[in-house]
Amino acid sequence: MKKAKDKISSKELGNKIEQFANKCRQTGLKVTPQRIAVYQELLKTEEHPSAETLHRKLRKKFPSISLDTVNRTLLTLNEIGAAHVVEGSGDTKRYDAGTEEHQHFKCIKCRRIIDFHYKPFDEIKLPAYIGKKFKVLRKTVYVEGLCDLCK
Amino acid sequence: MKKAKDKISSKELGNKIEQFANKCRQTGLKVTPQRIAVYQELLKTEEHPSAETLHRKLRKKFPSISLDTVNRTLLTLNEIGAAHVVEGSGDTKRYDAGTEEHQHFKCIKCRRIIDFHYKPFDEIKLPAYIGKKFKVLRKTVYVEGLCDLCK
DNA sequence: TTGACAAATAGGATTTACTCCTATATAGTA
DNA sequence: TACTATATAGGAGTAAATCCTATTTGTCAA
Repeated sequence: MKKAKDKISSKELGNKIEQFANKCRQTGLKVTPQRIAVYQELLKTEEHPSAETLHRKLRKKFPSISLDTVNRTLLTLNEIGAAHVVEGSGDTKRYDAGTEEHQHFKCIKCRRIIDFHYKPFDEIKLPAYIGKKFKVLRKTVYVEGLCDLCK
Repeated sequence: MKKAKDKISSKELGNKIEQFANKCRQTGLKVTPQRIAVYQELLKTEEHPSAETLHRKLRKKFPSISLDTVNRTLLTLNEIGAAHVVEGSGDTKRYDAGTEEHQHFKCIKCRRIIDFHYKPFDEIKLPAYIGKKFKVLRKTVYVEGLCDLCK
């Protein structure tokens, strides 16, 4: 069986989770095993899973966890900035633990979302009137097409 | 009653529709009244409607048109490049008649999608390895936050 | 102009992706 | 150890999109 390669070392993982637990406490959110499990699973994967996908994985170690909890937790993570809903055109919500700055390429055929990082894209400057008129929370370069396997 | 301002003049509209009909014929797609109606309605609006919203509007002039047809047609338009699914994070599919080059700002509170145009963003250059590995069909700068009314 | 046929449509059924509801359980706190 | 607000499980409910199929309609060729 093919194993997805881990995104980060187990030491880093531990740190991240500790930071996350602190953030929860600061925000007045309870540190529940479910919350930790969801966050940890999201940190460990590179595949930008949907709530369903994450739920399926989580049930292996945490058989009683409900889909609703996974959904709720992901939305909470999104609110406190511990995760993001990945941008894309239409389709199911896909999530990403907001760790390092990066950009996304999405394959419109197999739906894979692939990270890439191109420094100049971290610093794109918006025209001034945008910042004046709106409160910008996120700006990113989004690329779509056919991946290496599908093209 | 407030009327949405028209995106384009009725002459331009006629041209666009003629071009669209030609594109259909070239592609082997039949030029049906439904198809024309969906395309026309999408051209006329600035609000990046969902299939539901478009369907509601279309029924006023075309009472028998079905939601399924609207959905199917929008996907067809997307395939032949006459429309796009607007990029965004999660949520219902929203459409845009692919006319002029522009970028999108999406309000995460009221869900409004607002066009803006900043020339440098039309010409962002991807790192070479992306183009080598993938077939890029679309690249765009996506901005998210709170709009003038919601912030 | 007409007839044949592939393609498209209407409208309901189904599926999918959530979100809501509520009784129970649990983390944080005193 | 007990209290309380928050979180959870699991099922019900909802919204969006797709599928199914009988019927209709563009298109093309005769």
